[in-house]
Amino acid sequence: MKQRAIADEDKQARRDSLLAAARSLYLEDTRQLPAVSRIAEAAGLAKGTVYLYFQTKEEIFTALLDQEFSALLDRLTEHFLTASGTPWERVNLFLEFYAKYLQEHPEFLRLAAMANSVLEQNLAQDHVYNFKLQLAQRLERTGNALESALSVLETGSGARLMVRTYALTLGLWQLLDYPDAMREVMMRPALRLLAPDFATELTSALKQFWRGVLADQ
Amino acid sequence: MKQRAIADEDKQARRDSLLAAARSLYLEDTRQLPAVSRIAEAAGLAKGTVYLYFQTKEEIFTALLDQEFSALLDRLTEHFLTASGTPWERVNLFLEFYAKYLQEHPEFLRLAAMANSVLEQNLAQDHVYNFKLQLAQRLERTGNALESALSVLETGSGARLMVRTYALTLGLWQLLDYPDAMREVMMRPALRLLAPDFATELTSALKQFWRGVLADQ
Amino acid sequence: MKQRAIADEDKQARRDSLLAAARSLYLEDTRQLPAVSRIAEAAGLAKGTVYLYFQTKEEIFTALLDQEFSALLDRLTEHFLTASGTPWERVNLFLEFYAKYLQEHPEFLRLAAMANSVLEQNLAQDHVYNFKLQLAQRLERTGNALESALSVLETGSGARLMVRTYALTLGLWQLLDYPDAMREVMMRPALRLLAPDFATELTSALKQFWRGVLADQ
Amino acid sequence: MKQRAIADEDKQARRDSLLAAARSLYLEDTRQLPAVSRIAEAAGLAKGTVYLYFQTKEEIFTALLDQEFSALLDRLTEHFLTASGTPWERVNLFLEFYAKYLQEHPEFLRLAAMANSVLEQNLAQDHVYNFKLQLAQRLERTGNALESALSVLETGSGARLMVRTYALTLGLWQLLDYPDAMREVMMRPALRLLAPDFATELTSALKQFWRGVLADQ
DNA sequence: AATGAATGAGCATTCATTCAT
DNA sequence: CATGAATGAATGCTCATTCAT
Repeated sequence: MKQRAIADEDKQARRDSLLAAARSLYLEDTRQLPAVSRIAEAAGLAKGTVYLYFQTKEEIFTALLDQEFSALLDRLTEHFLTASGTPWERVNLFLEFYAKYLQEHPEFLRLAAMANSVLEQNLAQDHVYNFKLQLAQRLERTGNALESALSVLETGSGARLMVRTYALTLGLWQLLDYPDAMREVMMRPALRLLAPDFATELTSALKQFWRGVLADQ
Repeated sequence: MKQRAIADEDKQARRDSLLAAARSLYLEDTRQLPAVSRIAEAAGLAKGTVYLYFQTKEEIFTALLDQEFSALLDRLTEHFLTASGTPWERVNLFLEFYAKYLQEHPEFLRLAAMANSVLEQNLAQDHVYNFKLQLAQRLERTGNALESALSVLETGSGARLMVRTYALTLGLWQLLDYPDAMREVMMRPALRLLAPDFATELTSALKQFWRGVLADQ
Repeated sequence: MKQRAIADEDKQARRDSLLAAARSLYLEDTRQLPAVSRIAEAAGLAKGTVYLYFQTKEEIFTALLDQEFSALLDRLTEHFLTASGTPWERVNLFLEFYAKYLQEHPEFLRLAAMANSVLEQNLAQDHVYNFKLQLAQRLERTGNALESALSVLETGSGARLMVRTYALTLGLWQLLDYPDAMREVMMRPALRLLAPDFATELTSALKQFWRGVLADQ
Repeated sequence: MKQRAIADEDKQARRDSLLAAARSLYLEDTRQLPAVSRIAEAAGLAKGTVYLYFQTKEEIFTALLDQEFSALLDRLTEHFLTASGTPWERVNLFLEFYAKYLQEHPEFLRLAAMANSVLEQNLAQDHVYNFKLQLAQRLERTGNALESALSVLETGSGARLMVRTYALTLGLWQLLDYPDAMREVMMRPALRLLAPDFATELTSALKQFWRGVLADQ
């Protein structure tokens, strides 16, 4: 890396390396946001430098969330553009694609699960607004693609279905996830209900939901 | 209140007054758990006394969550015992009852939403196990009642449906809830997708889900 | 010292030892207030303990100033009670006593000189009010004693004369004082005007002022 | 302003614009020196550029003080050159002129009051020496003019009288000044002693002092 | 049982100054 | 000359928990 990031692309690279460091440290221990000093250190920069790229520590993590949501929703939008078959077949393809994405990006939900706590903390209203605006716009776009893909949905309902699909995903994750250190305890038979295989459970739940959605139309 | 709680019932009263204080303070500002000193003060006790009744601050809040889940699930179980009509009618009655409960207990979801952050923090494995065990058992019980009530469900699937129903509820809440201070910002049309009326949205989503569930059988 | 200060007198002792530590560290280097951690350490206490006795760091130093002003003004009040001779003789005795006090308490002005910067910083209005109220009341008391001692002053003018006397003292100190490290530089003849012997200069200036005061009556 | 200040006069212009920015920002809030970045920004320059014109931040403010003292003392010197009447009449004219100057330049004392804290901080000995030297020389010059004007003063006592006059002024200012936010509190009757009208109090005090001075001769 | 005094780890943020460009 | 990216020292305060009384 250059000593000083002067060109815009170099600045973006610096910013990205901070985000990468933050992500990696957070995933090491999701119980709390890593200290800014550790993020800086991991990125090979000084603590003060972090504040040249982000206003507050929390902004780092909303930027991270933004990346995550963007990546997922863009992929889903692309996916919808190439869908074919009967509506139910297309839904199945979508859910498979979605589940596969989550499986291949196991960090997605671990990061997404922090959204609520972060968004309530130390962030200017405007910043939260912008974050939510981005998310809403991406959901609308993906929702539109979904409507086109399925053709049987009411106009305007696509985005709402995306919200509900994601809500079910997030809720299940929060209920079923547990720290690594609890693995042994969670294996006890009495907790079977709260520790099934997440991917299986998610797919099954989403299929039920979407069956209901299609039945609705 | 007595000076010293010697009898078991006096102890329980002390414990309850601490829980009530903690609940009330937390609901004043859900951005973070209130300080132990404030809880003690609100309960009219000394700081050290709190630790005679709870091992850590987090235990206070898991106890609170326990109360909440217990109250909700017991009510649902009761409800199922008196259900009648076709399965779909019974589901509708259940969802109405459920939505009404949440509306009449607006603190439920605000408290429930902290479960994840609290359960990951500063609690002995055993304690978490016991908390989850309680929850699982209550869900099983309610799930069984649900199975009886609907009669069309596969044996053993009731509890899982309760989990999914609650997951969808929790996920929607997390996505759609926002601090009071953000109210104005959330009203802007561009955020309409992320700020619908929660009760309406929840009911609609759950109906879709349950339509799918019944179609599955 | 006891391990825990439970009795009021033990608490007062703790408080005093913190004040003593703060005073001593400040006098070591008057360029800035010492860090709270250093004060605690010097007093043999933990950092957090400081905050059991003072709300903010600045409060420590207003308490110190309070002690200083109290000591000086009480001594002056006492002094006035025993004055005798013609008014001008009594003024001379007073000024000698005052100058001697300042000479014997070389830390007084070094501490007093920080008043302004401290009072503007991080203190609740109420706290500043109370500090100023104390000071005003002590000045009134001393002013009254002064009026009695001189007998030629207009009623009510004593306190104002104390204020002006102290103002001249403080102003001279600020103009003429310099850090130890500057001693050599300050000896250069070109700076003679700004580096006379402080006590001599002060006495001379105050005599002029008081000659004018008596001439006024 | 030119892009680059190459000619000396352009450099001086840059320097002056920095001083103007610093003055204006400091007067906005006298509780602390403004940040260098803000000064640079207000002057329309980059942060680093500041350090081409001043070695340290404190130098900016000593330069400002230099300007202030220079302006005041030059005006006083001029004034003395045109004095007429009896000595006491001339003193009265001088004090009126002085008080009027301070009233018309309300920023003077707010700036002057920072001298002590700034001069103790982060400045090379040489720099402090030069600053004090300037001040001493100006005081001597003004003192000489004063001696000529009054004709009854001992040779060499003029500058000392200027020092004492300024000391009384500064001391009173420090005792009686308070931040705007304290205005309401300072109006309470119990603080009347510490919050009289400054100009009135100053004039009265200086008249007493100068009456003593003339009586001395 | 109850108290509350004592502890001390933990951390975001600011900002004067430097120096590569 | 001018810029502005990078640095990193410096610190007040909170608060869960302990334990002497």
